[in-house]
This record gives sequence, structure tokens and C-alpha cells, in this order.
Amino acid sequence: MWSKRFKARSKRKNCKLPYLGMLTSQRTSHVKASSVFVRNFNTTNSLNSLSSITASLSQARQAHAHILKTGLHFETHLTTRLLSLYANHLCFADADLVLDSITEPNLFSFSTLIYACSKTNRFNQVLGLFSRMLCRGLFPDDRVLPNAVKACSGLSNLGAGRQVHGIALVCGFDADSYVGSSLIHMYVKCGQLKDAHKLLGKMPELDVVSWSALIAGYARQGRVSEAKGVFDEMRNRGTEPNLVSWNGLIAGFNQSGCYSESVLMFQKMYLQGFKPDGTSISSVLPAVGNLEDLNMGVQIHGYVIKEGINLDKCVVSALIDMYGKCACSSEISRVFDEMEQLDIGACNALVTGLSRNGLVDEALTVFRQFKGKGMDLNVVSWTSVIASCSQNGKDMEALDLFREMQIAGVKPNSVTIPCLLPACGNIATLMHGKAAHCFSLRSGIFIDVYVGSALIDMYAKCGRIQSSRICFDRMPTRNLVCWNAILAGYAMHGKAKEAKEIFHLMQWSGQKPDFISFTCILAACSQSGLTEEGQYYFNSMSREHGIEVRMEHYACMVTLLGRAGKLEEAYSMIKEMPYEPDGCVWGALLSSCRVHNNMTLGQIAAKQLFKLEPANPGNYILLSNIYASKGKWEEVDKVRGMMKSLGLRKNPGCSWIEVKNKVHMLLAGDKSHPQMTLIIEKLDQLGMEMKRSGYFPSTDFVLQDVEEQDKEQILCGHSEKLAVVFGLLNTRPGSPIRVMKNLRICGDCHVVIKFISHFEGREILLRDTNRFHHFKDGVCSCGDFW
DNA sequence: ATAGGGTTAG
Repeated sequence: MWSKRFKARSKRKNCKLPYLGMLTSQRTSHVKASSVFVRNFNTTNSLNSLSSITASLSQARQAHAHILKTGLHFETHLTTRLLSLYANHLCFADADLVLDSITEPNLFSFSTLIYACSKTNRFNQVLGLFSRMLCRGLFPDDRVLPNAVKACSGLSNLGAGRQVHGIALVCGFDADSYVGSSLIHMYVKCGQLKDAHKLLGKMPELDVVSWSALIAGYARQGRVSEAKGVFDEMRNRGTEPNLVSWNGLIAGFNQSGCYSESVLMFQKMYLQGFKPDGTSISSVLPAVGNLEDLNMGVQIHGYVIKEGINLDKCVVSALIDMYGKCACSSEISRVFDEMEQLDIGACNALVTGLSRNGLVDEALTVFRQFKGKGMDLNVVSWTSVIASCSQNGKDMEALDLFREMQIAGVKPNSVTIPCLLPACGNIATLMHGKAAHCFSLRSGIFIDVYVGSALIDMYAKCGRIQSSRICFDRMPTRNLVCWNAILAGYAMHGKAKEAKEIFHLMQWSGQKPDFISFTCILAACSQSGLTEEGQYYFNSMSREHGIEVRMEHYACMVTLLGRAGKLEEAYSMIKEMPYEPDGCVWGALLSSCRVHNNMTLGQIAAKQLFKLEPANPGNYILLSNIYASKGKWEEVDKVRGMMKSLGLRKNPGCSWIEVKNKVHMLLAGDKSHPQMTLIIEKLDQLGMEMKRSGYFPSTDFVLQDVEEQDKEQILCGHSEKLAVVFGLLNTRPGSPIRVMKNLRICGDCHVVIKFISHFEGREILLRDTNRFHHFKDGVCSCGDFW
């Protein structure tokens, strides 16, 4: 009855507060009455006839003053009208004041304000007013209840939602169609699908929207069979699914990662005679993109053009996104250029699409253009461009853009932080990482699994594995990625014991490991020399866990066996591999051969590598080093000649190999020590950074040579770590380490120095800008500098 | 019912 009327009213556009207008009896005389009112508002009648829609704020204030002056605030009827005037102008503080002054507020007073707050999404205020109303002994009606429920779903506050449900039961409104459907939506929003389902069963009138919401809810949780079940149930109970129901199903499957289901439903819908609209298209296209089904994508694009829905902004950005995922960079730009009006969503899709296809610089240029044109860049725009940088090795740029974003006054969210954190980890700027962590704690987004996993990874890469563990332990929910991140952290730090613990804890808690988990555990075993255990895990992969053994696992095993000196075994494993071995696998063998100076196998590996990666100078250097160790100087010259004829020079990568060899020499006393290989790997990581950064220090690099004005620029980047490591490498074992000035010591550098101190059994004292770091027996103590 | 941005290994 009333609710139906209300619904019809609310659908009218340009009518912000439908009820308030409706409640005024003399609609036609509003304008006239209000103009008269200013001149002579002494009569209560003119106040009464003041329209809540057309009256200005100053008129409302005048009326307020009049009421106070004349002591009319005991007239509940008048004060309630004033309340609606203020509410209409969104002056909630004034409205509250009026409400407090009413001696006997009635249901009408409260509902007036509740409607206004609900319309403007002031959910906390709605609930506050609702509870104040209850405290007054006033029972809500079927108009207030749905607004209270809506507030609970807006806040995702299940507890409050259940309480309101209880009140609805007491008041006998739970079977009311409007109250009921709002409760169903609330339960779906809070993920309580069983409750929603139960309630739906009790409803005498069944509406297609509530059914659709439940279907989408099941689909979003990836509960395929239940979603389909509700679909059938709906039909059996006499409600035919409409386009909305289908769209919900398609969008839900897509969100839960059931991409092929999503596309399948789209096709089914089409075959049943439904005409896909813009929403259907923009719901199915991400799934098509994730499946990289270009054929299907092109067909849908054709349909879009035929039906003329290519003006829909969502459809355009979904098309750009789909072509980006299908690696069609030419199509991305075409669709974008054909767009009539520049839309921020499409711009964001373009940036992501370009960066996904390796066109990072283009993505950055495009972003700069949008910014220059004065486009209204939102969180997604900034997050997209930060992600493009951090995913493509442009870590410094990512941090710079983050700073720029903050200057622009755009607040980061729970997606921005996981995009930024890998950049912090990659260059080990603990300071920035910690700042992001603090932000997550303050804004409450630390409970997000993506944020948590990224924090674990960042701390591990900054050399703070304990902090990683703390983040891990404090996560309210964990998924596969969280487990893998902490596992990778322990592997990175050479903590095989902890890695094994995590690996078993993970399975014990019901989380199945995947191929990444195995890469981590194999790497951990390999770094700690746990050959047999590594082999055990490797063998259990397909046998016990049903996980396909990939190329990278073979590469791990070659490294594992190679480090243990079992080079023949490593070689036979390569020969037995079901795949054609790639550069990583042969590279692992060649590196192991260099460690053990095995010439025969080294030659075999090098031969393959020369074919697979002819332009990688590192392979030539490794082989020549093996020859050199055997005193085969003619062979050394031959390899050098090969390099020369190929035009390969000792690039930074080459000098890096020299550094690596220097570490070998430094640690020559304990070649087989498990931790040594970890250092080599750490150095490899640094080498990668060196290559990426385009900044190539030579082995005798000293920071003191740098011009004063450039120093700060270099120091805030990653070169500091390299400088420290190079500095260390240039000293003879046993000699005191010279104190370096104005360096910040963090992350990888910390790890490397710690291990060097451990192996050489010497004390190292380094100073930061304001702290000292004392390394002894692999333990570092920090303190404020004298 | 409604896009667009996301974490882990190598």
C-alpha cells in the first residue's frame, strides 16, 4: 500500500525528498505562500504553508527564530515542519538542534530526519536516530524500517542488521514486501546467503529483484551450483528470471573467478531470447578478457556496434580492457580513439591496457596527457598508473607518482597500497613501506588480504622477516597468496626451518599449496643445502598434491642438486624433463658447474645457452671462468673471441659476474656452506636492480667521488646498497671495514652484510646518517649514532 | 544487477 506509493514517488526524477513534498497538503500554493511569508511571518499559518521543497534556508532560519521567539516549539506539528525544512537543505546539525528542543517528538519527527539521512547515505546518523527513536518508546513503521535496514547494509553491519530484523519481527513487519526485500538485500550484502534464502522462502509476495540479488550473491562467492539452484527455485515458484537476474549471475561468476561459467551464462541467456544490454556486456567482457578468448570478444564487439550500445561508457572501457587482456594493443587505441566523449573510465582502461602489453612508457605518456588536459583523475587513475610502474620495474617512478597523487589530494585506498608496496620492496625503502603500513592501520584497510600479502612481501624484501611474520600472524583472513608470501619471505632469507613449518602449517589449516608454494619450498631447501628434503617435496608434487611440475621446478631442482655437487644427477634430470629445457634450467647447471668447476658439463650447458640466449654475456664469462680455473688459457681466449665477434662487451652484467666471483673468492674457505649460495642470490638480485636502474657502478665505485649535489639523488635510490656491498667487496677479508658516510642501510644490503659478517667471523661497523649498525657473528645490533 | 585498479615465485 504505502510502500508501493512511495516507490512510485521515489522513481520520479528531480524530486530529492519525495515524502516531504507529498506530506504538504497545499502544494499549489507553495510559491505564493513563501513569498508572502517573508513579509509577514508572524502568523503561524504562513509557517505552516511553507513548502519544504521550495523554501530557502534563510526562510527556514527565520521560521526557526520565530518559533523560538514565540515559544511555539511546544507545537510538535510546527517543529516537525521545521525539521523537514532543515533536512531538505541537508543542515543536519540544525535539524538535530530542533529535534532536541521538541519535548514530545513523535514517530513523524524521527522518520522525517531518517528519510533525509538515508537518502544522502548518512548511514551512521540513520542508525543513531533509529536507536534514539526506540529509546523514546516509539515503534518504527514499515516506512522507517527499510531505511534502517538500508543503513545496516550500507555499513555492512550484520549485527545491527540482525537487531533491526528482530525489531521488524516484533512489530510484525517482517513479511512486508518492502521491509522483507530490504532485509534480503542486507543479508546478501553481508554474505549471509542462508539467512537471505530463508527469508525469501517466507515472503508471500516474491519480487524478481530480491531473487536476483540472492543469485548474484551466490555467484559472487563462486557457489556455482547454489546460484543455479536459486535460479530454478525462482522459476518453480512462479517468478520468471529477467535480464537483471541473468546479469547478476554473469557479473557474480566473473567476480568469483568462474570466467568460463560467466561466458556460458551469457551465451545461455542470449539463446533464451534475452537481448544483452550494456550491463550484460560490461559484465561478461572482463571474463572474456581473462579467458583471453579474442574470438568471443570480437563477436561481442560486433554485437555492440550492431545494437548501437557503443556509446555506453562502461561498455567502451570494458572493450578496451578486454582487448588489453587479449594482447591486442592496436585495437585498444582504435576503440579509444573512436570514443566520442573522453571518459575517465576509458582513460584508466587505456593506461592499464598499454602497460599490460609492455607499453609502459606509452601508458605513462598517456597518463601525463590526461593530467595535462585537466581530466578529473580519480583513485583508479592514480592506482592504475602506479601499478603500471611497479609491475614494470619502474619503482622510483611509482613512489614519485604516489607522492604526486597525495599532492593532488586523492586519497589512496585498499587497492592503491598493494600496488605501491612491491615498489617499496623492490628498492628496499623500508621508510616508504612503513609509511604505507601506517596508512593501512589508520584507515583500517590492513585487514584486506591483498594489503596484508603485499606488506608481508615488502617487509621480507626489506630484510625484516620478523615484521613479515607479525603482519602474517595478525591477518584476520588468509588466502593462498598470504601463505606463499611468507613462505617466499623465509625462502628469501634462507630460513628453511621456518619455511618448512609454514608449509606444513598451511596444509594443516586446510590451505592447499600451489605451484608457487612449491617453488618457494624448493628454493628454501636449495639455499639451505637440504638436498634430500627438496627431492622429497619435488617427488610429492604430482603424486600427493596433483600439481603439474613446471619448468621452474626443474630449474630449482637443478640448482638444488648442483649446489650439492650432484652435477651428473642434475644433468640427467634435465635430460629426463618432459619439456624442452629453457635458459633458466641450463643457466642453473652452468652456474653450478662454475661453483664446482666442472668443465665437461659446463661446456654442455654453455653450448645450449649460447643457442638460447646468444646475447647474454654472463654465460660466456661463466664458461671462461671455468676454463680459467683449469688453466685452459687458450679456451679462455676462444670464448673471449666469441664474445668479441658477437659484439658483446663487458656490460654491467659482465662486471656483475666479476663481483660475484669476487664474493666466491671472499668466501672461498666455505664454498659448500649453504648460506653462501644465498648471498650469491642476493647479489644476483642486486645485479638485476643495477641493470634495471641504468646506474652502473664499477667495482671500485666509491660514493665519495660523487658530486655533492648528486649525492642525495643517488642516496634516496637503490645505489646505496650497491655502494655498501661494493665497498665491502673491495676490502680484504679480515681487514677492518671502513666506515661509510651518509649512507642509509636497509633491506637487501642489511641481509648481505649480515651474512658476510657471519661467514668471515669479523665485526663490521657501518654508519647510517644517524644510526650505527654493528654486525657480529651474523647478528646486527643498531643504535643511535654517538 | 552496474566497469575501471590489486598481493605471492622465476
